[in-house]
Amino acid sequence: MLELRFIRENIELVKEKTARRGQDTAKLDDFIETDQRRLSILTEVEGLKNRRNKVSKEVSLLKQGSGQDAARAESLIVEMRDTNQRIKELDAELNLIEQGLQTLVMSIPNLCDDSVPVGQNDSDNVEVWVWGERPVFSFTPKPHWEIGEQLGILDFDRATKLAGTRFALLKGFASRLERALINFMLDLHTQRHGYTEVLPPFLANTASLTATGQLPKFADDLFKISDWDLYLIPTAEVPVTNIHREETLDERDLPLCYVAYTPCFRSEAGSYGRDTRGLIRQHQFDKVELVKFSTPETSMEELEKLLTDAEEVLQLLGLPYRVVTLCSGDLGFSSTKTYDIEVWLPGQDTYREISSCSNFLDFQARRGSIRYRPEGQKKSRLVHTLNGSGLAVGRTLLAILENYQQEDGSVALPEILKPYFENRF
RNA sequence: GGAGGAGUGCCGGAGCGGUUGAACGGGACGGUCUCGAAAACCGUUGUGGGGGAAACUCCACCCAGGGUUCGAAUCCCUGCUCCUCCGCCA
Repeated sequence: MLELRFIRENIELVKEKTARRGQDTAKLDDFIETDQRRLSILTEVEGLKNRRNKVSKEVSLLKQGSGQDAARAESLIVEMRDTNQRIKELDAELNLIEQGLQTLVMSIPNLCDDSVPVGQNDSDNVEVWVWGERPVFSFTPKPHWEIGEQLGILDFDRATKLAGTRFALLKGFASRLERALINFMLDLHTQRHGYTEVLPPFLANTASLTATGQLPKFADDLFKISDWDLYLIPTAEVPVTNIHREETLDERDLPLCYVAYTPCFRSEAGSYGRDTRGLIRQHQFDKVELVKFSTPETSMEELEKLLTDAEEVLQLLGLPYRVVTLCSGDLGFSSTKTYDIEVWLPGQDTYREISSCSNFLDFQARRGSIRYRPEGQKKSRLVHTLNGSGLAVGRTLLAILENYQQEDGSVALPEILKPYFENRF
């Protein structure tokens, strides 16, 4: 969410940046008018309330007197009945306008950073760098679903029986590998990158999802629990960022860095027919997520570090990847700048997203009222929030299947994971 | 699920319906004192919104949302959260 006053004073900039994302700016056109209307009513109603407060005090004093005073009090009380009627009307109108304004403001995306390339969609994303050597095979590499089904470790048919399409049943080595990857990632980020591990609830309420930006606009992407104010989390970003909602942090504690493993649940509405095979796009997947709270001055630096921390997972696993900067049209709603890490998948002869690292500036912090008190100052400021996958576990697993596949149909294990199999693999 | 109790500022804890944004205590911060520190003393200590160049000023907020009233932290409804007891349960 952007600050109301900021929008008022920078309406052209907001329009231009929203347009850069390829979003319709028509709704912004009547912002100024609505906002002015709001301010004029506000001024009037506050004046009346001021009068009411003063009269109340006067009545209070008059009531202690008698005779003439009592008569004077009576006439003031009568006057206030009318004033109150007017206040009620104005308040009601103000409420209506503010609701509309609120809905509008909540649906304005964050301003994209000036370093973000302008573009329409993912084909305009800009490659930043490429890491690793693509494996060379003496045979035609297979996609992971073929490898997994042949080894009997990925069972999509039975998963469909259990829950429907876009679910997977992992068995034996695959489930063991999934668990090993989670532990490996958590160990790396806690022991070498200094993150604090948390295990949050896997369901979140409306307030939490609103703070991080999934609601109100993207309700269709979520699984809602019927009869409860609860949704399955689409990412650990939601519960972890909300840890400090409505709190004022101490500058000494910043940046706060958390890492969390959670399953993630997404309805994938509107993606019918895309990535229907394999583990790429599931309703449920595991992810290890990195979340940071930083000062405004350091957030861009922290984004670079976050990216490096995520990249190291792939480097240690020996999986080739590239980093791209998302263009304005592909940028998420709440983000000002996002790097995607895309892992190489030889079975599909393509790069696929495996991590997304974003800086949200104070966009989420304002929605969730997450502040910090600068050292030695009394006024608090909004923090900056960031997050990134470190990494999407299911996609890491399938990347290992494809990159480490052998001619005999088996799959080798990355060296770094051997301790997680008691070196008995 | 049933029966009770409670929700006030950073914390503890007051608060007859009327100068209460909120006593008192503690903490924190600034200052005086000191070679330093402690103690003591003085002061400061919320958020959002409006106006103003600024000083400053106005409005709202005592869990949330409604209501009664000229006036509500104080009264009435509804919801939420927490605590205690019973039941059930990993």
